[in-house]
Amino acid sequence: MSHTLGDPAPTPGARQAQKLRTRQALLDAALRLLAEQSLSSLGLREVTRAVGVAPTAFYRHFRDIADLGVALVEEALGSLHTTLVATLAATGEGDGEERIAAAVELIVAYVRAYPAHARFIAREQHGGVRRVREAIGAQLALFAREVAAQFAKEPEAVGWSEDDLLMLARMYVDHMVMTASALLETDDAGPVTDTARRQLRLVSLGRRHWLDAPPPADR
Amino acid sequence: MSHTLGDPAPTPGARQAQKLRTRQALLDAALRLLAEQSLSSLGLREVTRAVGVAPTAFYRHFRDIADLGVALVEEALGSLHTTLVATLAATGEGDGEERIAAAVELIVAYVRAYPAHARFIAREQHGGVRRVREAIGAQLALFAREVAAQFAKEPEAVGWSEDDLLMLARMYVDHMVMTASALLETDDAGPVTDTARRQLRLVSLGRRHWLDAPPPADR
DNA sequence: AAACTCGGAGAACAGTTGTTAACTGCATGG
DNA sequence: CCATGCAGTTAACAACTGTTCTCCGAGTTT
Repeated sequence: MSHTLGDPAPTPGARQAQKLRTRQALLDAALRLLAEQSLSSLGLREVTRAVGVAPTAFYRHFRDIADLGVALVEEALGSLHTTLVATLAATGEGDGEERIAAAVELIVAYVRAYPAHARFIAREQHGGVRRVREAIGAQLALFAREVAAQFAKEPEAVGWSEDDLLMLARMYVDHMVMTASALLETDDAGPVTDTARRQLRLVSLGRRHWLDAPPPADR
Repeated sequence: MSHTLGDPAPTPGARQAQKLRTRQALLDAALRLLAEQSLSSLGLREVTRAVGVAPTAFYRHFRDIADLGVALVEEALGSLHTTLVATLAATGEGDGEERIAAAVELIVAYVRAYPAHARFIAREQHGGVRRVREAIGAQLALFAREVAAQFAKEPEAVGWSEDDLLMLARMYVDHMVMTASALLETDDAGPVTDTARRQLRLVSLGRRHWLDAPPPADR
């Protein structure tokens, strides 16, 4: 306790560390409170009370509740982002059943590991706080672009327009969020994952036959 | 006016008519206020103030805000339900491009006609008020069952299990809600409807080739 | 060792909230 | 035609909200 060596943050010190700790405590408390309400009804005092700090301390970390919400979006989708990219690369080139299983397992594992984060994203994606909605929308759009970029590298993508690839990717991303929400509402994950897999199979099947018939006259 | 027989509302009542008028005013005001917040942050006094009625008058119509929310679900999805059934029957047996166009047009028209209702459903589907979430979930499940029942009547459905038909129907219903939400966030409906059509085309394509290959080992 | 930063506390503010109780007046049913 | 029912009002309640201003004390810098 008394030695001065081996601080993870060299110069900045113990001061900033404590600030980050309370900031994280605020985020955690907010996330916990959001299990049973929406962000737009979450009170600043409610959060600080749960942490055990004075209401005014909130302003040292966030301008308002919407600001805290945006931070939560980054926390929730940041971790998912890395694992998503990893899974994408790991199952790369793989097209069929194994990739579907991996995709569904990714989202099942995420919901099981971070249910509060998953609930927050599903809830606030269409929620009442504009800035948070936009932050989530931007992140999911980024996800879709990355999935589309991965698809573009695969042999199945020859003949596909960039726009169609993005459309396909958005389908996967949106389905991911839907599945997460469905998982949160049930206590038996079995049927939900089963349905999710079959739906992905359906889309994958449509993907394989996308170029069979010409586009419908216009375009 | 004077006979005592079988009226669903026995008393014709100018009295009850006025009650329904204020009840509707409460629903309308709530829906308007929900454009920029979630139901869980909507205040009882806020609603009554917007209508121009005393706060306590609220209790004559609803037990609490959640109760009003459930009523809004019925109002929003009741009207959609009838037009959905009508469209389903009208485009019955039709499978391809024309049905896709009709489905997308249905949801575009609905969002344009009742944007506040559409926003409410999209927002509260995963929102912070349990009872409302459940009401929406039940309604959408009903929609899915009806779509599945229609599919079952069509020649393309031979060889499909009931479960797979429901899975397909849920895909369409969920996509409907997603499209509605996307339409609400943009001011140029063009690209959104275009993407929605292509996504439906993809699913429809997958549907046509569903029975090409056998299910993946299990089942 | 003194000067300075700055995360947090404390108190006070004007408003707001949901809910209760008792009341009023009018349409209704006997 | 009178008595009842009941939609809506008024008043009051304790509790809560976001935000401001002032202050403290410990970490940091010089």
